[in-house]
Amino acid sequence: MARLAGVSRATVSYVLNKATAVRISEPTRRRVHAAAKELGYVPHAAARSLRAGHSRVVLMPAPGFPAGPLYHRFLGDLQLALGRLDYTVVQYGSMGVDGDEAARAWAELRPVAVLVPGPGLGPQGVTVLKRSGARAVVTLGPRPVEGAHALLMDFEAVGHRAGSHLAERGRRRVGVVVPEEEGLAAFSAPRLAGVRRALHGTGAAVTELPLAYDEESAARLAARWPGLGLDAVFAYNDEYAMLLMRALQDAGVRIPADTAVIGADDLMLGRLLRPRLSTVHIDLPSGRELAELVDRAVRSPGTAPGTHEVLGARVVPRDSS
Amino acid sequence: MARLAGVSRATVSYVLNKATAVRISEPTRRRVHAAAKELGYVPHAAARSLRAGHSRVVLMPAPGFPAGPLYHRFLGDLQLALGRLDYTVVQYGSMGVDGDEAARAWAELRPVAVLVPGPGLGPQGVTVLKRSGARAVVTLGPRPVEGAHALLMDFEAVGHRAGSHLAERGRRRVGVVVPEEEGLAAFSAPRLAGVRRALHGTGAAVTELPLAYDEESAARLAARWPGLGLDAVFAYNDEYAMLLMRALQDAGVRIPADTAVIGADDLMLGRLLRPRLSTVHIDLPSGRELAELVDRAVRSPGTAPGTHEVLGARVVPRDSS
DNA sequence: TTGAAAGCGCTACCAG
DNA sequence: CTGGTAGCGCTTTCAA
Repeated sequence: MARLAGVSRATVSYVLNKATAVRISEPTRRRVHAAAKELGYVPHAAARSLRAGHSRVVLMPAPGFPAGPLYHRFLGDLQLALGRLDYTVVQYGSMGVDGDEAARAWAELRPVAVLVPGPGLGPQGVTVLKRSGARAVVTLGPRPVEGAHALLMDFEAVGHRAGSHLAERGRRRVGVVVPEEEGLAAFSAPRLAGVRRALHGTGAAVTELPLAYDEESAARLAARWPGLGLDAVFAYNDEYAMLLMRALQDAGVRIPADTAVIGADDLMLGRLLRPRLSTVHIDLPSGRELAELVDRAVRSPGTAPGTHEVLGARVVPRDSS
Repeated sequence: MARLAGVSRATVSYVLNKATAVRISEPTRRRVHAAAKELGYVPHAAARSLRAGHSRVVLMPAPGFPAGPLYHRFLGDLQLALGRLDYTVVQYGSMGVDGDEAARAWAELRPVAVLVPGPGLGPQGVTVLKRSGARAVVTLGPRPVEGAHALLMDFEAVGHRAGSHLAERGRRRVGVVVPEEEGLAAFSAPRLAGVRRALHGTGAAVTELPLAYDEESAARLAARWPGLGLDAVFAYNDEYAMLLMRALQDAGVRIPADTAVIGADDLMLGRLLRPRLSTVHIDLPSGRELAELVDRAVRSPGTAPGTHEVLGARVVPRDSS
């Protein structure tokens, strides 16, 4: 490349990186740019970061659980915000392998920061990543992990809000939907626990309701409904809530008269049902905030990792409860 | 690393890559493995692919348009399948930049293959990628691109199926929802065209209906409904269909008596509405198939890029039409 | 069976 | 102002 522009490789590097320390003559500059354009020259990221000793890659393993629209919007924001700070966000598909084992694969890319959604990463994995040069490891999940910054998504609070709401409405026999789908346990368990805590000491009873995300499973559950004797149900999220609510209505259960239903996530679609679905609205941290946290952590890696409570949860009462 | 195991770097390389060409004594082997574990040694992917001259990275730019659950399932499959073939799938967040410009950024990573969802990549971009060493460039979109393998997602056919279905049902004044959201035009335009083609010569009229994905916009459209005089509507996809159908029902329009509604994508949620939503089911290619296509293309890069028709579309009539 | 050394593409220092 | 050059971590050929 340099040869064809008639200059040395160093000069090329200077020109393309707009190095300020050295001044390159305008004609040379032009020749370099022209040659680059003509050859379709593109710098080699691997070589660059090898030389530099660090990269600007922020690695985000793709979540191993079925993620909803909420998560995808958040992800988009985050990518945009990190992009503005000149990081390159890379989503790495490492499905099927568990965290600490996967961490090794992630470390091969020598990312400057790693954002791990969900549980699954242990202290071991954090160590591997840090040793490989990651200047920030951030977990987004229900529990903090030794050595990593934690964005604590307190799903227990989501359940707690839902439980309190139902109790306030005078409901005493509360069902809690627990998805049967793989990988959702880490999210459903705290929600269930939250409901239990909210109802503890009120004399209300909590019943666990396993449910797969298909009509048949919902119909089966609805058929058992009279025997269950429940006057309320917290349905994990809006999608399960919509599924269950429909099945209940088809089985002749009146909502909210016989049974109150509340979901979570505040999806637009829940507003379209009749009755309109009550829900727990969840405020994820904004992509911008997370991006800034990452940036701070990268710039001053000495700082002790902090734990931030980042989930706002509030009930949006509508007509189904 | 090598020093601490008491052997040379070459030996380390042999052991960790299980090189078959040379035989390493068992004790040495063990020493290397032990040292690697103790130091938490992880090979440096950049250095490796720099030396090798190529990588096993399959790059997939994150789509610049709001992607639905359909796409995310497909993506998961694909990652799994490519992972099995020992490729590393990397999703690159390059939102906001247009294809040919972004291609340059993608090329910096020297991926062995690039899968580009949606339109936006032109022949220029393909050239850049190929010159940078990509052995396969595959587009997943409405039109083929010069020089790239194309998986042709024929959304025109989706519209055509919907249009034919409505015509068969005797509908003559058909509305077609066109989302106002950014980036969806490339998908909605062919669907609209498909409806037009299906209805051409039947004497039926087609009306374009811009709609944003929120309740207010839907309510405004529903309020104009009587004046529009439509007896059917194809609502771009199930989500817009659900939104519009609810607004129409609230405005007193009977479905399907006054107006038939059909969506697309066959989301489970559509089945939960009353009346149950008719839809056009779309068969995406399986992740496994795409993975194999990529693998073939990588292994024999001489082959002329092919164009494959990969979208099965069929009407699933339910109660809303 | 192991070690020494070259070189992948790039940047940063230092000499011209 | 520009060019030569060392060296990032790794693999691979050649020699010992």
